[in-house]
Amino acid sequence: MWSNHINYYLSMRTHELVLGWIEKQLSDGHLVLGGRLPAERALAEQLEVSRTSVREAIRILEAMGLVRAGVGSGKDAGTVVIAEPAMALGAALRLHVATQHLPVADIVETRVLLESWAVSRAKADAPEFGEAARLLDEMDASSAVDDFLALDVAFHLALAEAAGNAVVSTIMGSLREAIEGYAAALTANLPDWESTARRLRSEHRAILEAVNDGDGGRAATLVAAHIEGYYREAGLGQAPAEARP
Amino acid sequence: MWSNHINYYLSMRTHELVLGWIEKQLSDGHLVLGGRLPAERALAEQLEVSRTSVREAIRILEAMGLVRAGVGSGKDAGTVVIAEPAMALGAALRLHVATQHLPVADIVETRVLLESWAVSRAKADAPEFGEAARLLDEMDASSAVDDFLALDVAFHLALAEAAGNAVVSTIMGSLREAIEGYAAALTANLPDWESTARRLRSEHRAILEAVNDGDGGRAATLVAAHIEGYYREAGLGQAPAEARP
DNA sequence: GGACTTGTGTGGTTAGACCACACTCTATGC
DNA sequence: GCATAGAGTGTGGTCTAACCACACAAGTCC
Repeated sequence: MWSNHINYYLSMRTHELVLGWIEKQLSDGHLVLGGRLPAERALAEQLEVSRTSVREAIRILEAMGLVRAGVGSGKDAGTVVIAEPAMALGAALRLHVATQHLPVADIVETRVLLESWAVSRAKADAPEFGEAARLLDEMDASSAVDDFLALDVAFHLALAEAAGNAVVSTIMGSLREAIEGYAAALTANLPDWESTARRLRSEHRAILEAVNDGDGGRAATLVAAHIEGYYREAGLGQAPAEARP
Repeated sequence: MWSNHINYYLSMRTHELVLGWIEKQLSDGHLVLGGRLPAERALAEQLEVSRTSVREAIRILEAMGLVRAGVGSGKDAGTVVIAEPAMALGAALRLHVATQHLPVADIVETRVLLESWAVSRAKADAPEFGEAARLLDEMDASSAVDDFLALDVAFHLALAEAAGNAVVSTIMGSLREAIEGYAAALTANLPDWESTARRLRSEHRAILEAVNDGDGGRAATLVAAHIEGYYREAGLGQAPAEARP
């Protein structure tokens, strides 16, 4: 059509141009959470680029957890703006772990740091702790391993969210997701799941108790020991120091 | 060609299939850092998909900081595996900040947490501190604002890396990048840059001194005050609590 | 021997076509 | 009158085939 009038001298690839346009729409508030992007064909025509380039830009936004593409028409159709950074960051971290650039031990350590900070900083009357208590009751009633683990994820996420810092809870969620595959595979190898589950339950209760006492420091210590103990038992986070660059 | 024999029932999009193949190559060690992916056309033929789908997968990997695509032939040509999660995560965070889903204040708070943890945990004889000291000497000699800020970035990155946790330093880098645009714009508005620079210099020296004394706790306190003070002066991180969801 | 031309392989971009899907409208039959 | 089957419409998903810009390598001319 116009074959590189614009982006040739800027040495900017076409899909980056599209990306820039969309980012501007977001910054300016013309695109808001839950809103829909123009249809791919319409956007391509409007920006005078090919649909391919528009699609590449959308793939990138999708990978970042900023939009979700849905086929068909009506409710879930079209490309809509969402806000799910945790899943996106988690996938990215997972891939970097696969390249052995990010040691699993460092991820576990970071998780301990963030989660213990969250409980030590949160106020005891934060609503998330009520939710956390409810989840513990549910865990007492569930015997299946999968159910237990799903509730465990929700419990720890609730703790992370109690501090009221969206960035910390987002990163927590993505760290967890990045190593979930490793942890789940090893859970099956635990010597005695029942006794482990019993220990985890009591440790969870102790953490919440410390929080309710207003003793953030104790809560942080308990959380750190809880997480480190679990991964140690599962055989994770033992990467030798010489494996690092 | 074969129009959805495979991924129809798996409800998996074609580019995700490509993504999965590449991730497996990474996990299995068939693709290593610095290695090159097969050419797009070759990969498309090998996986029996269109080049379009291969390209969408590569765009995603590029957005995650896992590969870099280069045209031409020879040295920098082809799609090579890299490991630059910081830039990629930074871009993602920046976009989420644009949607106002991640408050700038939370990013600053997280940065304070990670960086103060890093200096408190690092050993005083970590080589990164030597590099940090060298950077400070360079800062003393530089008067231009841009040079000063670039060295400042390098200094703080060196502090973050001193703890030896790749995940923490990566996240630190991306947090910094996500708000760099905001901070840079406000720097020009500082009442008196010269006096600010003088203060920053002395605070930097004090931090390194605490580290050298082996007093990680004091270093952490100083780092926290240093960062918070800077952003407060620049007018960032003041988001009111009611702005949060 | 040096400067030029050609060849080759890479990613970058485009146009146009078709598919699967989910909804909406409209005729059809009772 | 109303319920249902069918056509219509708009969405993203995929594919093909072609061309461009680039960077290097090898041959070619002077």
